[in-house]
Amino acid sequence: MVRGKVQLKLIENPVHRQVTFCKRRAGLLKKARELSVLCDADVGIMVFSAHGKLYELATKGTMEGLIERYKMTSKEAQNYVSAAMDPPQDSEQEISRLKEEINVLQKSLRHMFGEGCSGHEQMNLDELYILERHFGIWIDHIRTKKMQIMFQEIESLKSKEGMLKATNEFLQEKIVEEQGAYDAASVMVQPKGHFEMPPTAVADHINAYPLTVQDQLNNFEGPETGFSF
Amino acid sequence: MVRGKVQLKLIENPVHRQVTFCKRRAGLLKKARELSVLCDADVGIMVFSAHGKLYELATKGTMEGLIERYKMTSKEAQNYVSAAMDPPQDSEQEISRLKEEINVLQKSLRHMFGEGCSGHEQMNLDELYILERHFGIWIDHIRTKKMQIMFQEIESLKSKEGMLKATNEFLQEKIVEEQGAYDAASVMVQPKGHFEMPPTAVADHINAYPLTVQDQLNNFEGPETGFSF
DNA sequence: AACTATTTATAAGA
DNA sequence: TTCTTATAAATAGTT
Repeated sequence: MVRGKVQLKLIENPVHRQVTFCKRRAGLLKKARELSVLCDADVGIMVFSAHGKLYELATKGTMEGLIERYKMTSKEAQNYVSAAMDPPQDSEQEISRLKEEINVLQKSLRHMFGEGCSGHEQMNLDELYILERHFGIWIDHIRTKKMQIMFQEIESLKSKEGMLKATNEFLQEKIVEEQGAYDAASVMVQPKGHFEMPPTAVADHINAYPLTVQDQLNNFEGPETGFSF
Repeated sequence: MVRGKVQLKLIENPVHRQVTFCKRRAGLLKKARELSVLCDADVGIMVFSAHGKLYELATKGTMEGLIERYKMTSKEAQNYVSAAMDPPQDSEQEISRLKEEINVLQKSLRHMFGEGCSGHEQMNLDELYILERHFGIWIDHIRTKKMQIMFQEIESLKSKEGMLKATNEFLQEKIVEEQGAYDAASVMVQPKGHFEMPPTAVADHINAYPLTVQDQLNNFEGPETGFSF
């Protein structure tokens, strides 16, 4: 019997987990069928068990049909590959090249799903070149993302610096006023600017050269960061 | 309040139907997320409302990734790309389709890698560094594998060369003998070495500097890969 | 959107 | 696995 609210985390006991998987999977598919009938909706469900076994449901037509419809409906996914390959050379050659590329990617995807990090025993030299090039592309993506994050960080710091400067000026003026009052009552006036912050090289650099992400990609690499990009 | 068992048929009242659609759709997706967490399963759901609007859920990676996995799992690792597309239709269309396929595969692979570090969309800087290092390791693996293949090729060529040289020497001696017999029967002796192979620069290089895989890793990578690391 | 009477799903035990 | 059953969760109709 149910003894309390179900904890939303992985069920540790493998037997319990397997039983629950069967029951809840059946429940999920039942709910999907009900939704489909009651509300005239079309539902496709794919469930991959932890060990990779596939369970599926398509309330209308086939799963392939729903997948096609999905791709039609959610037409995002623009070709960044095509951007890198502008010159449309020989079509036949291009097609066979792309097919080879797909083969390699499918193969490596299969390997990774199956075996993790050491599944390239059967690949030949050409395939390895293609794979290496793709990894390079991914690394570029990662680096771009890192630069975006750092750029945001820099913007944030600049903003904070501005606020701190403003606060500082305000305090400085206040102190000067007080000193003025004191000095008027006694002898001397302190020189203005005594409490002004020394300009930071970094801040000035940022203000002088507002950088794009790409600029930073090119310029910010250096030993002072401890990282290379 | 629920007044009796729900009839498993289309809800006639459009307002009721719409409300029920929203509620049950939310319930379905919740159940799917729970199944995913509790039982370590990966679930993808597509729901098309009666008017064609799409609602989706992918508990791991992207829907595209799950679709790819679905295709691989259900189609027994067959290459549906080359098999299903024998009639070469419109080239432009074909190329664009293949590029889209590559995009999807790349996306899947990227997500797979991401899961190694953290399964979420927004990765932080530390995770990105780890991911980048991961890719670097992979590229090293790939290069090592390439080097191994090339090294084997070289070894094979060296072996063949040795055999050819031996054969050559044998033939040469035989000819010299025959010539000697002929010359003895007639007038002159041909100078020795006439049939000796000219030494190949490549072979001598190989013999003079037997390369380790690591040596080759350092020496054989070049601009032909299009990437620097 | 919030409420609540019921139905439905399901966790644990048998 | 399947059945049972106590209990949690979902939800249909209402406000």
